[in-house]
Amino acid sequence: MADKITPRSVDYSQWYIDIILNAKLADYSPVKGCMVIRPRGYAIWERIQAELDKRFKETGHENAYFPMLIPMSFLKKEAEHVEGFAPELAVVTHGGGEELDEPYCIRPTSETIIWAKYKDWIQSWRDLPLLYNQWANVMRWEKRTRLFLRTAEFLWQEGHTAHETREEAEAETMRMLEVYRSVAEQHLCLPVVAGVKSETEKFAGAVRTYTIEAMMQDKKALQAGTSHFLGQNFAKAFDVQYQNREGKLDHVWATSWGVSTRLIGAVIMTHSDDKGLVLPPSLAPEQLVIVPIVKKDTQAAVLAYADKLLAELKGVGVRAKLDADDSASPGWKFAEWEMRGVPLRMEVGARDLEAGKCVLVRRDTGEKLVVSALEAAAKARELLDAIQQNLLEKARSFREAHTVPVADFEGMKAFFGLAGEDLAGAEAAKGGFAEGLWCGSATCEASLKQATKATLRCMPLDRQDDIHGNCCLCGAPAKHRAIFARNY
RNA sequence: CGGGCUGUAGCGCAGGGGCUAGCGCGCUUGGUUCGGGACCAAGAGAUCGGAGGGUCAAAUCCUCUCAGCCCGACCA
Repeated sequence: MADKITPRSVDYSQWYIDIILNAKLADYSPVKGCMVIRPRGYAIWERIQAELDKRFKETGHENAYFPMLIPMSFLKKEAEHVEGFAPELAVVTHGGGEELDEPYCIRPTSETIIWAKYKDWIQSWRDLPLLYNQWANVMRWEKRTRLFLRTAEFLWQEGHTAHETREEAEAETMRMLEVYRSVAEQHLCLPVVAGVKSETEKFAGAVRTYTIEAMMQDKKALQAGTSHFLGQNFAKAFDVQYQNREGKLDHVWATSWGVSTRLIGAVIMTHSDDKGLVLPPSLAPEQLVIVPIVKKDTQAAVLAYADKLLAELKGVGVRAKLDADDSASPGWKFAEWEMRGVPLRMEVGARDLEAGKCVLVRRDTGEKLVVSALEAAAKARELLDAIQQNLLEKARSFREAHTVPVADFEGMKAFFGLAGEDLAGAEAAKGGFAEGLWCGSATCEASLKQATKATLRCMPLDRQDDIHGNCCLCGAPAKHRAIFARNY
């Protein structure tokens, strides 16, 4: 067995990289911090895109496209926004061999260039709501990058909507958060906690940021998507007013929301194992691969049998592939397709042919079962559904097992370990989601971060009914219930 | 952007002043195999990360630089 994948217990970061490179999802590029997404990785993105795009359309949104270059002056119009993004901007200073009068930045996000146009397009309440989304690349000059999780350039979608009222914009913010939550869970098998960000962690320029937070296998949190209520901040910065139903001028209310190729990183980290990638059937480029076990004298018959099964699988809508390459041994193929994350394997050999059967093997559990050829296609479909469900449940119970209430600062230090402390070895035992009451003070967040590197990930929406007690960090009366974790 | 480690064939490594740079895996061709990473034979493949400097002689010594990983500060 060629040990191409570093086991998680040895080096979690290296394991993650090994999976991506060996499963051929992505590769490094000649440009620092940028990545090449290879066909197997891009296919996953296309499936995520397709599902999200469908849901955006179902909720009344339209796709549009805005330019990648944004005049620097636009960024500066919203004070908090520019302050938040300035450190990570890439700036274009020359074009056509000449220095530009005004430099352009490569979009880190498109609020400013979009709102500059919304000013032209919105005059009356009849123009609202404006529900646009764009699929695009953005660039944020990151100091430290990681494939899929944090790259200088990444692919995402960004929704930008304008509304008549605060209530409508807030409802839109929540609606899209819910779209993200359900796509994450149903499609990506990522159980997520939906919640509100603290002032410290919110998007630069937003009034309020909502998030879906997932837990990776190393128990660190990953922000998997965000939905922002922008209030009238951008409308004011770009002077976007409309005449309301009473005939008076008013600034419009806004939202923005996005998910990125980071989701692919989340899927990899949540489900995969030491044998390689594990993918939800909904995302897998191939849902099932048939490995024929051929011997010289039976080769033709076995391949014909495999072909017939392949046709039946395709007939019931399974994305199936026959690996008839005769230069690799079956054992090699088993390992190879497991590394690539194919959810189901079908083995067919002379024995099966004779018995009218075949062998199905699950990627998630390793479970092997012999089924008759007649019911193979139906059984495969059933198993794919079961795998989809199992991945979500497994991830959810992992998260629940590592979500614990913590009552005070000492408890936090014990739970997370101390910043700077070498956690190798202890890594397995420490960390997770610490749930505690919080007074609302940024000072508390800062001191926790300094002591343990853990931050306030969010205040879960469904856990705010019982907040009687004291802040788990400073002991003052609590105002919220929050989740704290180390994060990516 | 600071601290550490690493760059030698596609991948993993050895060689640490000496003449022709090795090994394993992978790759190509032919043959035998095939129910958990098969075997035999013959091949191809490297300006030793890059630039400069010293030396009769550099993969090996010196300076600079680039890239990757890890650890910190900053972030979807």
